[in-house]
Amino acid sequence: MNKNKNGRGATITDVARRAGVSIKTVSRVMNNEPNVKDATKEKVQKAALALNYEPNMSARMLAGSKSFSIALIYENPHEFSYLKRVLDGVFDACGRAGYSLLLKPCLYPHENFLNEVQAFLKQTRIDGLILTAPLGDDEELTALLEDQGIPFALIAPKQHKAEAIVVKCDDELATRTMTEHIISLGHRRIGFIKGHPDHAATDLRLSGYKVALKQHGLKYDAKLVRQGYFDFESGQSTCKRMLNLKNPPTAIIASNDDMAAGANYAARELGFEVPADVSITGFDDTPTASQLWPPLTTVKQPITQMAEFITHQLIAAIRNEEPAADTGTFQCDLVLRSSTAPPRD
Amino acid sequence: MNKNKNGRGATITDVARRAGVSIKTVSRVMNNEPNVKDATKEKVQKAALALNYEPNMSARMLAGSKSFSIALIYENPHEFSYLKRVLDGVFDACGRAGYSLLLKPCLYPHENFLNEVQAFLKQTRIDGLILTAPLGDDEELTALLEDQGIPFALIAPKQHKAEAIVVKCDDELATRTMTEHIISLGHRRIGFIKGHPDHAATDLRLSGYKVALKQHGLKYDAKLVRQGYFDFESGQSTCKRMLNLKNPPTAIIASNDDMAAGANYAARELGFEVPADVSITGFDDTPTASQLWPPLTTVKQPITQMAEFITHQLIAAIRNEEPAADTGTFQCDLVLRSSTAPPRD
DNA sequence: TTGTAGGCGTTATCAT
DNA sequence: ATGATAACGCCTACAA
Repeated sequence: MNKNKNGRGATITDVARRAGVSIKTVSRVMNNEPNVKDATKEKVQKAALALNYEPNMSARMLAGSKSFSIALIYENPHEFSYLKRVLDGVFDACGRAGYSLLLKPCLYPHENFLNEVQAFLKQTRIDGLILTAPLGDDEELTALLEDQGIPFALIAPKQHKAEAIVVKCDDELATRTMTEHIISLGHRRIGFIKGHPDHAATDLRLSGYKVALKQHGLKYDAKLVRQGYFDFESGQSTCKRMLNLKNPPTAIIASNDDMAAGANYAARELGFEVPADVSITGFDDTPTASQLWPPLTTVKQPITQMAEFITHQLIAAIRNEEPAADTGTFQCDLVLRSSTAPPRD
Repeated sequence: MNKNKNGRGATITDVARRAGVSIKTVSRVMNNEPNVKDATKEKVQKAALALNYEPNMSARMLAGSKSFSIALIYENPHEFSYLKRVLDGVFDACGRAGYSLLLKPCLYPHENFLNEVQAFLKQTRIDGLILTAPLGDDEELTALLEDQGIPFALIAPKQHKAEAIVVKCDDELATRTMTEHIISLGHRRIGFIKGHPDHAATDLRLSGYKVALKQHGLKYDAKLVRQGYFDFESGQSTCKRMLNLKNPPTAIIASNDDMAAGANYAARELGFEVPADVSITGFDDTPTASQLWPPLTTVKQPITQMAEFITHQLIAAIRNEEPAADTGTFQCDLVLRSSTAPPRD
């Protein structure tokens, strides 16, 4: 093995000695700085490779006050499948860029939220931050970050400054398309379960539903639109109330899969058959959506891709590279399965 | 604000100056070292608080070569609900001890696995590692860690050295209890879907099933025992094959909830009613288990507690504290829901 | 019980 | 284009 004096890995000094240059030159090469002769660069790289040299993060951080790590802050959810797909994308982008990822689950809203984040920032001294919905809309938080000069990126915020790093998908279009699909099957009384009021997606999806109704000459009926919270239980209870109406809907569009699963469960409890008596649709295409009986018609967001994209953007910003001119808006796809069918009559 | 020369947080020097002592004394106080007069200690603490001082991790790490962070390595699964509960426990314990957590998802098995881990260790220089099943049984990996002197902890390994830090639950007892419950309902032909062969739980759960059969005078029938892989699809396919037998089982015990969900789906596809025609049980009590129709009878492991426990043990080991004498074996509970009932005949 | 000196492995500054 | 040297903030060893 290539052990040396300190018993651990090789240091910049070892590489410098081996390459016959000064440590500063090694540093330059490692950081891709300009003004190094190609020949010198090669010598250094060869030496580094031979010694299996890997820069010491702590030293780097101490001297340069960069940490080469970012964090993802999220509201710790009951259902993790959305976040899992976010993580897949973020890890991927981080790995490629040589960044580490720290996770920071939070209770939100919570009186101590801001303090916790502040302590976290101080402890870890990360270079940047990704805020998942609805944290990206917390103005105290974003103000704090701006104040401290910490770059951050937002996943699906309600609103944001023009220069913010943001990714979202076209929730309105996706829900409009879904609603149109349901209408095209022949449904006329279509229920809608809204998402959590704090999330940007909630209004957008509702709007897509409304637009589709309007375009097809169907009138909006407030009794068929209920407030949910993106969880199973709210899907279950709101669906129950709608199906107990004198004139129940023949289809219910839920703003995500968890609520759709709850709606499906409620329908069963009330003796409704899905989709024969009532069609049900979700949003997200979680694993559960395809494993439920009947499997759910839903909308698939390219969540992993979106997460990868925004992570890439954030790291570029941290490095002061100019951001790719790409737009941060992604399109969704309808996934047609067996929870939808024409109405019985 | 309390900014000082470097524009960032206060340093140990600032605190020392303010408290009228040397930096070493501050260091002692911050690290809870002995031999500090109580009065001095108080002075220092007061100064630190006033300055909102937080030790700089990088400097600490560089000088002391501890990182105050641990990592959790896991095989990136399709279904994340088990891991989510692990994370909840690990984060909790880390937070309390002032440790950060890094996550390292892996492809496993994979030719490049060991190299990736090695690179990760070098990059992050974490103080310890938690290995989820089945990574804890990779002898190359554990050898590597021992060689580098990195403490590690194992969640549900097949086997381990006596001094290893380990947590597991009584899989055999839980499955035996579940099987006995099924027998007590009157079932005599009971199918079993095994888990992934690499996981320790797989053999233990099978063994629990066998023991229960034997104790109740039922003979083991190899046609009723199928190999699964802890995922939905394998539950679905194995269940299909069993229900297509001339003499199908009236109950099927799956080694986890994902496979039980697959079995439930397969039963429906073949026109079997659950639980009227066939009872189905799972293991883990994932969110899906209670949201499926019918909701699944299953086994609840105290996963979060277990994770918290082992994290605590690991951190104690890192600090060279003597480990709590607690045993690392936890008990599980049966959760009775509607996917089980007496057989029709 | 407390303090001083030296070093951890980088990056930054300023020469050359 | 390259190098010497001083930070960075803390800990360890040793002294007092």
